[in-house]
Amino acid sequence: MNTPISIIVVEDDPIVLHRFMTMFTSNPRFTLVAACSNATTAHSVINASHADVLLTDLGLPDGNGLDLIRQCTEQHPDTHIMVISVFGDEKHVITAIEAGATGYILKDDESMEVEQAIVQLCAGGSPISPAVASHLLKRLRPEADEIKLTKAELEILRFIAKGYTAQEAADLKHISYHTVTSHIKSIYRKLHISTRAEAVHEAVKRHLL
Amino acid sequence: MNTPISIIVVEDDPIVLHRFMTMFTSNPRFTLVAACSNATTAHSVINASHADVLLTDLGLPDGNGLDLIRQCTEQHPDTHIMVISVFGDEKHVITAIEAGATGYILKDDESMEVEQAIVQLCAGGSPISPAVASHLLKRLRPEADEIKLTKAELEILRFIAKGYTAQEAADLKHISYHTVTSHIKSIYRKLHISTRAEAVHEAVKRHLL
DNA sequence: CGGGTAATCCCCTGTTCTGGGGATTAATTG
DNA sequence: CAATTAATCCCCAGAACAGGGGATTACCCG
Repeated sequence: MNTPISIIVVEDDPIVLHRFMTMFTSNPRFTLVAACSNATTAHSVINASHADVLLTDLGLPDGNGLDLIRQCTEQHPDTHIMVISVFGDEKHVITAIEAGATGYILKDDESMEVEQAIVQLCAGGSPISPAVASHLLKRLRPEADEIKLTKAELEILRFIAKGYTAQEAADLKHISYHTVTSHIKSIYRKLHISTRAEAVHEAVKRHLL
Repeated sequence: MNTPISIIVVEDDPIVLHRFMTMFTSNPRFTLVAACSNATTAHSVINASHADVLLTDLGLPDGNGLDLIRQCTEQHPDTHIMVISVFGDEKHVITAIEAGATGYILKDDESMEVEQAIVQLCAGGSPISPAVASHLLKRLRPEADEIKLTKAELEILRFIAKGYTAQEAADLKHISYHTVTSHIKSIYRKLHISTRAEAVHEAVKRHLL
């Protein structure tokens, strides 16, 4: 509450940039470390200085906002990164998050207040526009591709994933070696595959493990 | 905009429930289909009727809110499910999302407006409290585990995960069969494992794939 | 009650892995 | 520059796997 939150802003649109500058210079809770309007400048600013928050656009004229995020994540792991963009599509969103952003607000999202979002960001939260968050949820709960393995098959699959041989799994489950291989063959049939590694891969993808 | 959003509310706290009832009966944009104060009633309501939105608590006196979500997801796949809970921990959050919730607001989150969130929910968005969203991000971008596989090893690993044999991978990469098996042996050494299935399993766990 | 399916068991044959051993040639890095 | 590591190549033997066949028992659902 006492020490102000220091911020670096990167935004190519002069009008929006000006809005941010006003926002962060007129409010005593914030300190504006730098305001950049292109990627090149931003790269050197991030290189030379440190801030609590990097607030950045994704579409820069002379480079990619993602690279800024990657650079910042690497050089200043403790800086919170907030994306403010017009892009709400899955590709942009996922890439930005994977690059290290922990906040993502759409420019046309009326429901989010930037100042408040930044405070939440510094408190460890992740302010995300609803339209953006839906992409993340999709990733977490990808459609159950409704191929069902039986209980026995799943158990065998778990043994396989742990590296047990068919014989070892058989011993552990006190069933015949032939039963185990038989289950494995069923798994192959159901998942349209033909190796153990592939089985584990598919099972993970389909959230069966 | 014209047709009101129909809602089923499940909430055991009478005061909060009353607040919701007022909220949805006094606003013409919403229609309150039902308001339940326990899981049992809610189960039969969901069974018998349909709504655009299920707004539910997680901590019910006579059952689990998660089961409500699961039931609703199954019986009414087109109903949007919003969780309003005091629980913001990872376990509750992830389970609820995986069960089918597409919105998750913390009860003490001042920054979210329930009415607005529900509208966004119906528009395909996912209103999520920042503190909750941070758990989701963690899932998507968990820390890179320190064991490093080389580029060549990773490539081979990807082939293995897809079910290719060493010979096939060798042909595709135009290198010797021996090189491929050699890389595989390195992978085994680094990950302390001994089968392909295990390699895929570990690689997924460590987010190398 | 009959059909479907899960779970269990068995055989056979050719292919592929696993896990030892070694070697050479770049790069990288202290 | 010396040491290390990556990336490439090679050999071998025994173990495990893939994929084909068939079989029995038991349970659930309509």
